Amino acid sequence: MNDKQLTSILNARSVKPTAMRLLVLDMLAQQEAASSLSDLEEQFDKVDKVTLYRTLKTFEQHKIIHSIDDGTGSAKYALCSEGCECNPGDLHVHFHCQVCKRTFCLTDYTIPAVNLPHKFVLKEMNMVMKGLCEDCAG
Amino acid sequence: MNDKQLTSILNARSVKPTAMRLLVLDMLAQQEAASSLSDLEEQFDKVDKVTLYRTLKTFEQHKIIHSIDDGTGSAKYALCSEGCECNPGDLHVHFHCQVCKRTFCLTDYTIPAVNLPHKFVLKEMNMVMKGLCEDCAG
DNA sequence: AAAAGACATGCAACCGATTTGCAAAGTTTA
DNA sequence: TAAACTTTGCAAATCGGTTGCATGTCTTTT
Repeated sequence: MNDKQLTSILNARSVKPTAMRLLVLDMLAQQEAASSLSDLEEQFDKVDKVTLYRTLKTFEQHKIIHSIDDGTGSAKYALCSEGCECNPGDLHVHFHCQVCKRTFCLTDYTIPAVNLPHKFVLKEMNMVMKGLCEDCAG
Repeated sequence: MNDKQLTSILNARSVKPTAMRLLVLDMLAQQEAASSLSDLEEQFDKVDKVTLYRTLKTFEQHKIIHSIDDGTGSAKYALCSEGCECNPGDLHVHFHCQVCKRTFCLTDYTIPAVNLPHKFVLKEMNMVMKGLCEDCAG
């Protein structure tokens, strides 16, 4: 993705396109799997972890990325699809490979509806499947 | 539950019924919602956190309890149903209330099946719903 | 019963991920 | 340009989870 495209993603979400942010957004856009804070930190090797952290928080608040709790103890981040509002209906399943440790967004696999007990109100949902990804299943 | 019942649960899973373990198991059995390590620590007020931690680990390994990752950053624990083997088929949905912060096992709500992409192998699953529980929805 | 072994408990300290405080640098606005 | 605000960088705290190691307890063996 070129700078113009990246900038317009940020603008669309009212986030000022600073150099740092464009860099991080670009990096995220290149990833096949969701990235943790430390994944990103390693890839850049010159950026401050806290700045990275705050950049991700800003992105998350503005629904540029969503965070994924895959149960490994470190949050992963991945780009939201265009116009995503992170509502239960927008949510997809995530898959964590126990071998290569990568976590994928299965964007084509929406979380199936579950009836809740009477009176419970659903706001958010998280569904993570774990096992072997296609590369590791062989 | 009386001591005899508690002891037999432990024996059934080959865990030596020490005083500590009976105490913790009893406490867990009394809970309506899943408990974190610190929840339990507060309830007892005289036990060492590490001992509690190791007790829970032992219980978990022997499938007396299961741990729940509700996304809050602290693991919750709840009793397994009798004979539970913690296989994907045994799994139920969990619900975390964003108001009262309690996490419940919805044991009657099994996790719906999701087709995975070709070649992916499923080993484990986690599904957490978040929102308002019946008490907080009002 | 004494000694040996095995497991359980308690305390201190560490670890990794995340978060906060605060000062410095960069931008925007009056 | 100066004041006001935002972003960035570094240090350090917090928090949940975990390990090492000494001590205590219980069981088994001699």
